Amino acid sequence: MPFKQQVNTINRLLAALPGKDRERLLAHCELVELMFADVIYKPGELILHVYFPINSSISLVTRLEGSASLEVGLIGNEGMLGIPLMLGVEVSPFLALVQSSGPALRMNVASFLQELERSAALQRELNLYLYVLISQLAQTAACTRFHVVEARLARWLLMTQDRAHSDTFHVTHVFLAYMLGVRRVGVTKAASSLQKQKLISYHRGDVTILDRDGLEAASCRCYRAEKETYDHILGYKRNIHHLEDLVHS
Amino acid sequence: MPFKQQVNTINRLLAALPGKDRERLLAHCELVELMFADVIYKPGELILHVYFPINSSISLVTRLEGSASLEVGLIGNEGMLGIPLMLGVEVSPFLALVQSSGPALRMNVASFLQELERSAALQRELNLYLYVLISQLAQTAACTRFHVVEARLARWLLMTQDRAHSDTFHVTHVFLAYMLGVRRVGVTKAASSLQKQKLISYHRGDVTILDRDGLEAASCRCYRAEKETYDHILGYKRNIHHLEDLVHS
DNA sequence: CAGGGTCTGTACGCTGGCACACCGATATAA
DNA sequence: TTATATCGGTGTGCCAGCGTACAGACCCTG
Repeated sequence: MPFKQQVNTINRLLAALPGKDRERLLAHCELVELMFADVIYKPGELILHVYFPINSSISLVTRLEGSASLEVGLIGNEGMLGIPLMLGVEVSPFLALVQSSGPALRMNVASFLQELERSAALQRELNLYLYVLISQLAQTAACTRFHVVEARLARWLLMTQDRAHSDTFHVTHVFLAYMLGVRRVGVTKAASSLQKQKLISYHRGDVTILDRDGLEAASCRCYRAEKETYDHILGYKRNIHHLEDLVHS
Repeated sequence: MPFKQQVNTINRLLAALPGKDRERLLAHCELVELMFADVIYKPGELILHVYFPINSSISLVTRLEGSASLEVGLIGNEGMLGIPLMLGVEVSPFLALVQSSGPALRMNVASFLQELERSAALQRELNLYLYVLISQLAQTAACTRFHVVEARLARWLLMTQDRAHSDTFHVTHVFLAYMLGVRRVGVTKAASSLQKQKLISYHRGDVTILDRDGLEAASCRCYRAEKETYDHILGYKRNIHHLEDLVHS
């Protein structure tokens, strides 16, 4: 059976840092509460803070002309919002909005850049995370192209559950339509199908995951694929050491 | 009227480096000729070399179960193939294959990592390029979702022309179908429509761009958007200096 | 110059998602 | 309690792209 509610989860990216680096970083952070649907970055606008989600998650959304929009990435406690800064760019290419309310650590740009310069460990962690994020972008692109709404919805629910660390969360069909880049009606159809199969239940925006395994079966392979990339890259740290050996040989 | 054939174009990423850094890099490079449809990286496999395309271009392709595949990125002389290495990962998340035959500079992994460590300028350039690449991934994801095949094809042709630096190049409908993630028949329809409009002409894989402006009008806004991102980020170097000021203030 | 491979064009039925529209149920606040 | 807004369900007609199949045009090689 799935987890019910794990409180006090820490941000895993920070957790992977050596004690000293982490403490220095935390000293610059403030704890904030992210609220559902808050817009954190707008595309093309200046980034003022980076965020390390704890029990919250943030969507990266691309908007096109008209009302078309599509979620291209999802950031939870495995990562950080504000990647452009580490690439020397101070504007966000995406719309970033809160998808699951909850706590996050926040840090201003100057402090972040300062600490990034000092901490090789943070650089390494962020680099690996960026690799994972890029993989996620590509996977999402292909998934969006080839898989039907029901499977994509199932995947989305699983990914969100992983990041919200809870069996229940709040999200309406309209919001889902926005994320998946389909009509609200399309979400309604897919969602009621999943509900009929007793994989989820929902009522006016309160979604409960009833059967995680069943949901995984209903989802496309993309969910598994992404999880495996994550575990492979961020789980073991072999890559870097190997590469460092290469440099000095 | 568009360019006909600019030979001897250099890789722009390398061109942007200070003389000394560039020379050191070039000393480690060998000139190779990339052939159409050559597979350079397979997903999950070890990266052995990085590539700086000159008059050639390389597609980044995501494959899903079955025969589904989709181009998610395109690298020409504005960039480099082998980004994962700078993130501390030695395997490619994508299939990388040659899309326009032509010359490229190639460098082995160890040399690249060594030079990357030594050259702050290279780091900066690659960081900015990575930002552009990420934007491209996201734009492509949304474009693929919302735009019709004909517009996407037009965009693809424009992007390829930019990178091949020539009005004509070789590409069959089958190959295009693979890149755009649609059936071959879909490409045939879209292509013959573009041909009827006298925007392109083709015969057994030899495509000629007849009317660039018309093609831009037939394409989706994504082409322009991407170009603007590129110019904005890689054209002016304001971003970094600004950020560096911030760090030391 | 015959034969086999490659490239392109066309046809047909199918379906997932679209646009638009409307309605009932539920929550919240006056 | 009633007004109002939000949320979810249904229905109809439409279309882009799908799967599949076949055929003509072109090219190279034996």
